[in-house]
Amino acid sequence: MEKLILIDGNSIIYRAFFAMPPLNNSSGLHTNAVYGFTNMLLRLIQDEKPSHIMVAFDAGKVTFRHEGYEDYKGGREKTPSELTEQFPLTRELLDSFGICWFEQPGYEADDIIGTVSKQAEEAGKEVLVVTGDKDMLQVVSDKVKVALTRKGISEVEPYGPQEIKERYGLIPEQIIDLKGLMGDASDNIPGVPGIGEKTALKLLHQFGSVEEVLARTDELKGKMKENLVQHAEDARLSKRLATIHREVPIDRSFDDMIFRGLKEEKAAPMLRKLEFKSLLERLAFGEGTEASEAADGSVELEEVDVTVVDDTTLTELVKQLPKIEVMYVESHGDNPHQAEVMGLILSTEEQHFFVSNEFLLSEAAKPIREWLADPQHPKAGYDLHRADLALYWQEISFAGAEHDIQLAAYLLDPTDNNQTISGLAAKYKLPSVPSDDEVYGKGAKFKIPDQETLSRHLARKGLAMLRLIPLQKEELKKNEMNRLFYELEMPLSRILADMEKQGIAVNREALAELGREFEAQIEKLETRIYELAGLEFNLNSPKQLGEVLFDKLELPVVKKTKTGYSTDAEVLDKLAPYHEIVQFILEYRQLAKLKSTYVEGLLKEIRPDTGKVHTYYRQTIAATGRLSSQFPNLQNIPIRLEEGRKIRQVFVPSEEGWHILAADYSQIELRVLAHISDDKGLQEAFLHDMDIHTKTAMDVFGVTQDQVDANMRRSAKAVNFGIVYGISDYGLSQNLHITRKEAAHFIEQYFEAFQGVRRYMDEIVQEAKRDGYVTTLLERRRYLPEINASNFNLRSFAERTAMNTPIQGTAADIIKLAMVMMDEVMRKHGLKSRMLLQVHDELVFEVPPEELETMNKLVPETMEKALKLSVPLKAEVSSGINWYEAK
DNA sequence: TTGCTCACG
DNA sequence: ACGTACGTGAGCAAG
Repeated sequence: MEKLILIDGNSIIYRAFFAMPPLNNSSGLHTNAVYGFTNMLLRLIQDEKPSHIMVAFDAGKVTFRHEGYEDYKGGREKTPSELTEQFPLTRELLDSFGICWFEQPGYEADDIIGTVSKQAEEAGKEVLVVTGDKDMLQVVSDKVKVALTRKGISEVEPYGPQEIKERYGLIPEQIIDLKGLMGDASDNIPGVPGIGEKTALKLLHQFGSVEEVLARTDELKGKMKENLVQHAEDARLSKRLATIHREVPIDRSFDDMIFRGLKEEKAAPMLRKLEFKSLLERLAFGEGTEASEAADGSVELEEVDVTVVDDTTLTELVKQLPKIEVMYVESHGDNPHQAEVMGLILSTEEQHFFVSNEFLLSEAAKPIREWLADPQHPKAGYDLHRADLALYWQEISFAGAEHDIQLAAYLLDPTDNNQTISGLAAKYKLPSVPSDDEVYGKGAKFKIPDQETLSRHLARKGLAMLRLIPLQKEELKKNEMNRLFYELEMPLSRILADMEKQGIAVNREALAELGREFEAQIEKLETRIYELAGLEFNLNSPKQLGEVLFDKLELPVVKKTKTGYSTDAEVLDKLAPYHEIVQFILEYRQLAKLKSTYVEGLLKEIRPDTGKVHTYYRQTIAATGRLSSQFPNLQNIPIRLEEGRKIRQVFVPSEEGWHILAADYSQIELRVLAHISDDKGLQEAFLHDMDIHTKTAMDVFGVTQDQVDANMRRSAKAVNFGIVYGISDYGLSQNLHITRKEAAHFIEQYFEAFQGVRRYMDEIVQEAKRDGYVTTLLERRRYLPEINASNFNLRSFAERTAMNTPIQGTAADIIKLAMVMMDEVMRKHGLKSRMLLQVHDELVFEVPPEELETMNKLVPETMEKALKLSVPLKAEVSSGINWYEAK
């Protein structure tokens, strides 16, 4: 069937402008909105494959709507000139793409789209309308879908009649009634005072239309009735204003809207003028790329040769083994401890060798396994950490990792969200590598392909890796990251794998018993809650819980989420005085979390063969340089509340009579801040090893140590947290439940007392604006492209990130250094103790009794000398028969 | 798959 | 136009 895409040009460009960071070409032309628009357009073309496209624009300032209502769209901010200049550019771009656009004085883009969609529907075409304006939902029908933009313009959410029904409980035509009642501040449409979306929907569900509501106000009561009677005319007017006019005179035919694909000779010069290099690349209009891509996005791939290793070709490989430059183990499954190895590729400049897992495990492949296990054979490849683990569980050793492409890519840009070989190949403009999803299918569709397809895919990866390595080496050097990469992250990668293979023992019976205790309490709470509510419902459903609390029990609504009432702990705390049910719900939540996540979740992760849990530390996820932990996450085991803290009792030594030893850094982030800000007061406090929150309270409130009460210390502690996070008065006010003004006052007092910190915060933001990135003490780098955004939120977020990342990231650098040093020192002393876990500022070991004394000294000493700062680092150690007791 | 909630540093 | 403290992962409900 023919498919027509109708785009509200004004709406999309407007949104793109605010969603995208500023961008201009070398002649100073602002291009961010055009860029966002073009990106979306190309994505739509690729995904929807339309036969027809038209883009509608608003023309002129005054429309027929102003005739009935002069204030229509009154009170709007003037459009910034940076945006205005991008409208003609967009039209020019559409011309160069051969895409039809249209505007009609006196009408808005809405009306044009309404008219064309109606005509198209009548002509039997399928229509997709793309806009950011919810009003448009009124034109939805079986044939016409409306895609609303979300999160700026990066995503769209398609609405058909069904989706509108689900979201609002209305038919599309009723959208105008909704608007009539609630109005629209952005268009200065008044609506009825006191009626928002919630009430409007309730009324429409009862009466069906604005007219019907107004005719039957006698069935209503109270303030709402008064408002409806008094503002009846406003409601009628608002409904008229919101109604899309579907009979606009339009001098374009469907034939004008036919889309025939991009023509390089027309589109490319325009894209070059705008300097949209990435789009030119994507469309393969430029030259120099070895793979050619057609305008519809399909890619023609280069051929690769690959030698499948079997009994006859093995000798050929064995001869080449010393010359292998890159390797890659393909495995399937998220958890590398349970991943299924699909095959191995070993590449030289001349040749790619594919080794199936079956062959790798066979007797004949012994030389390959020996090569993998030999640390004297240095290896480069992609995600060697995962390879190590996947091979380990099928009893193949791995050693000698020297350059991990994934890890290098992470250091070069930790926030790059496509650190796959395929993504990196595209980023560096190498011959393209199809994505794994394309080759294997994703989700339920995943399938291991035939050997030829698999080996060819892996050979392409091999080729890309060969090319990537020298490029990365050069960039690492340029960024002064050689030490960080070769002396910290690469060695750490092997240490993490060792810790993960070791795992930590879990007392299954004790855990199950805890689960039974939680369950008994949960059952009691459930009974009590259902009694108080007067009905049984799914307590785990925020939606149902919201209905019980706010509709049935009519508790005051404190906060809303996108989809309904918020019922989070903060809200429940506020509701506690109103109804005793609330306290029980809070307790239920706490215990339900413990049972499902920490008892049942953990039980599932215990490996039957080892009786341990083997977490997987991901070294390439966190933007700040921290590790993350999965399957299970052992970095968020409860500690703050006693009930949850008990979970730690089940983490035990794996050998009889051994001890669990835990050591954590004291105030590492504030110590790092004292160092990098060079704030004398803060440094002084740590040199004397003072209680930092008390010291902060003294300076902020201008009192002596004796005068600091618990409340002052608590506030000071919150301020210290805030400082580390990149403080905002709003954030602090939320945390301390004080007004924004009071929070701002606190912050000002803090900065008066710690002027070095103020200077640091100012300078780091300036640095980020100048360089586009911030760094840690070890030159770990994080780019902040939104630091110069005109959008306040985006910019503010980037500014707070600029303040926080060097602090959090340097702390991460330090504990990573400590881990590498600990590993080395334990080897040197020939200790049997084992490092098991890292929890951001804490290291956990299991220690035989005869080494306890040694480790009690060695661990904190090593941690404290990991990096020399202008203030001492302090680590506190403790041990016990399980993790709980090591406190 | 997305959104909510909540566990940790 | 839009909503916030920084950084994560997991379980559950519901689309």
